[in-house]
Amino acid sequence: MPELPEVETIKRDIEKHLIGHKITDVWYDWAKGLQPDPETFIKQVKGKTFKDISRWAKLFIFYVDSVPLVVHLKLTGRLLYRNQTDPKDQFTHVVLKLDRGKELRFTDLRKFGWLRVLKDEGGLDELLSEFGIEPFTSDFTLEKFTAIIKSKAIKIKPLLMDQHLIAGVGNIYSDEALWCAQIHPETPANKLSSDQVIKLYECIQKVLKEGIEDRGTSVDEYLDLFGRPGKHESNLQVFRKNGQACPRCGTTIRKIRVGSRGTHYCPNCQVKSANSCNYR
DNA sequence: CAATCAACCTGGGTGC
DNA sequence: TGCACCCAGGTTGATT
Repeated sequence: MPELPEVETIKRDIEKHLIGHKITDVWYDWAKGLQPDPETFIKQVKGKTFKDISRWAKLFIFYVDSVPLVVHLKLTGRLLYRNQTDPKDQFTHVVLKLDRGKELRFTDLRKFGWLRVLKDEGGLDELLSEFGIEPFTSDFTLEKFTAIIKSKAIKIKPLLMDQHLIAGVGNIYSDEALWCAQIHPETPANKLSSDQVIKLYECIQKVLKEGIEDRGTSVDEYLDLFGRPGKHESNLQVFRKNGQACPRCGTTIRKIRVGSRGTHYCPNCQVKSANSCNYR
């Protein structure tokens, strides 16, 4: 499942390899994936050139000439940079044929992802205004983070995953950040101590940074632009480690459901009130 | 405002 | 072997 580190990894590969390519043709077999509709999409991108790429939360923002093109991979989407002669990839639903014999394939087992052309800059501003503070920007200050946490009575894990509040954190990295900060995932956000908020603020950036350094986490479907898995799975501390020993204290990691999401935590290190487990 | 749940999808796993 | 069922989780939207 691509979250911020996975999207960032692909974005950096795109910067190096895809920019400058011209889109010569578009193939698709799944109309709902091309927005607002396939006809508009093709008309807007065909014959144009990839000029720029950025990332916001889990979104890719391309510019094909001056047209903003936004891509969301959701749970099982991939962007693959291939030679036109390469063997077919399973679950390919959109192909942007490029010059110099290359193509960009969008594959998606579950067809949740999408590619969308926007009318103009205004459309992009409107889309991005929906998102909360973005880690690794100057917007992500301890003050703003604290204000968000203190204003909500919801459980801390769903808060971290709410894109309208914090942008880019999903199921994997929220579990990892809460383990790092030794906070129980069901703690009401506004009940966290100031020390816990600071710790969590640091841990979010730490786990995302480590994820990027490892080129992402390949549990399930994630692969990079060249179809290679990330290396961060071996550095996960709790995610999908239920039944195994907590790397910090040895207690068996437990899996529960929080807000209908599978959630992994250490019942000894991560307690709802002040905890007794010494860090490292 | 917070919590829950269905919907969007389909492969993989389990149990009978 | 076949079949019914459940699970995975990003996001939206409806309902309690």
